[in-house]
Amino acid sequence: MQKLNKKHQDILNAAKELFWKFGIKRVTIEEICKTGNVSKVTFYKYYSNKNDLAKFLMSRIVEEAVEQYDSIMASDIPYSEKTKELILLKMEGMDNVSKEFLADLYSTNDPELMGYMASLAKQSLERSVADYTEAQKNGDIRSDININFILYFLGHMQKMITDPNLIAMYDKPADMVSELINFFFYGILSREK
Amino acid sequence: MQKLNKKHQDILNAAKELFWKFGIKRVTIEEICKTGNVSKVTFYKYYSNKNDLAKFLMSRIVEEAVEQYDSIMASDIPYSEKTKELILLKMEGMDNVSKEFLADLYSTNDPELMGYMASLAKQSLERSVADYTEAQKNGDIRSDININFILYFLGHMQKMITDPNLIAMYDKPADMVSELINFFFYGILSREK
DNA sequence: TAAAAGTTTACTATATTTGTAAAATAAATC
DNA sequence: GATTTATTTTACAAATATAGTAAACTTTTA
Repeated sequence: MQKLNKKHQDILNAAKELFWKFGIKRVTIEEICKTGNVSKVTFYKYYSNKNDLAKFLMSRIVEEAVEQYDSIMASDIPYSEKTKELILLKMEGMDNVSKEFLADLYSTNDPELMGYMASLAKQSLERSVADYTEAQKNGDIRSDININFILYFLGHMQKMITDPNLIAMYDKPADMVSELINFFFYGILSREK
Repeated sequence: MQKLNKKHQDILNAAKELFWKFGIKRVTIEEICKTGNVSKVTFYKYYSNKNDLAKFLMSRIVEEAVEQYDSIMASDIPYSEKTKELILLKMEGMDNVSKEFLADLYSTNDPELMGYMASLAKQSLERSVADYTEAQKNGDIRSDININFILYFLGHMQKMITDPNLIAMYDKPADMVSELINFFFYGILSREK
């Protein structure tokens, strides 16, 4: 994926952070600029308005996620490792596009974009369900748990992992990640009881 | 706690829903009115502006949570049941005041309110930490889990439990709640392996 | 150091939001 | 069923916020 100009990337990062939380319409261009430490004039060098930016951001997210997914699947690591990597991918990728963001994006009524999004979402969901159903069949995952719940929960882990409040509880971010993964696999109960 | 006029309560519910998600400044009075099916004129019958409403909402939330907490603690049920009840309380109560809401509320710089909030938050946190540390000492909870992580995670369960997307995955909401609680205690792994 | 990229300030034009008034409906009460 | 009382609708003026552009200034980079 093409690397962007630094300031351009700053805008994109700021927009993502804000759009994810609040959707598009509740965020102003000036707010994006302030958050990204970019002047308004620079903003207008790259985009002619907010929706422009939103659409470009969306296409980037999707591109990125697909690239990563393919790279994990193509790699030659054992299945269990692949699962772990995919979990981490889900934590960072496009499963986490916020509801508000999508709602606002859809309300722009760009039919091309909407079709594109719908097909991608469907594809990715089906693939994940298949993966976890397989793991359940193999006895790796409790048989009494709803696969859709797992997918849903993974969506939430992203929010946690990027939350400064949670990060602050640990010496190293890695400790936090391993706590989350352990929790995901084992819950909170002691095993020897 | 005093029961409010129906329309008044509608305003409050709508405001809570929106403030929780977006904070105060990103929500308009008209939006609150639409969400609550209340006319703007009625709104101004009860509040003179948005901050007024926000402050009143906050005081209500706190009052409510304290009442419930006290009632659970005073009840004569076994400890394990109490824990479960407290978990459910946490899912609904003031631990879930959104970050955005608090940030906006604090930015109104009402010193009286701020002091009140700070002391309550501290009190409630200390109490919870004590409860879970106790459970850990008794061997009910894995000794290698960070208590603060548990508190943090409980905060997130509320968002899930009120999310229509998650609710839609189950026949009855109760199924969803029990799935969440099971997950909280056991994680996703099969126990017999 | 000259060109390119970015910022600051300032401003106009829109768009949004607030808050109120008056007339029209609906609900509750007597 | 007439009459308060509560609520909504419509409409609007005033205030506030946001968008977008221009020009002068500063920083970065080649």
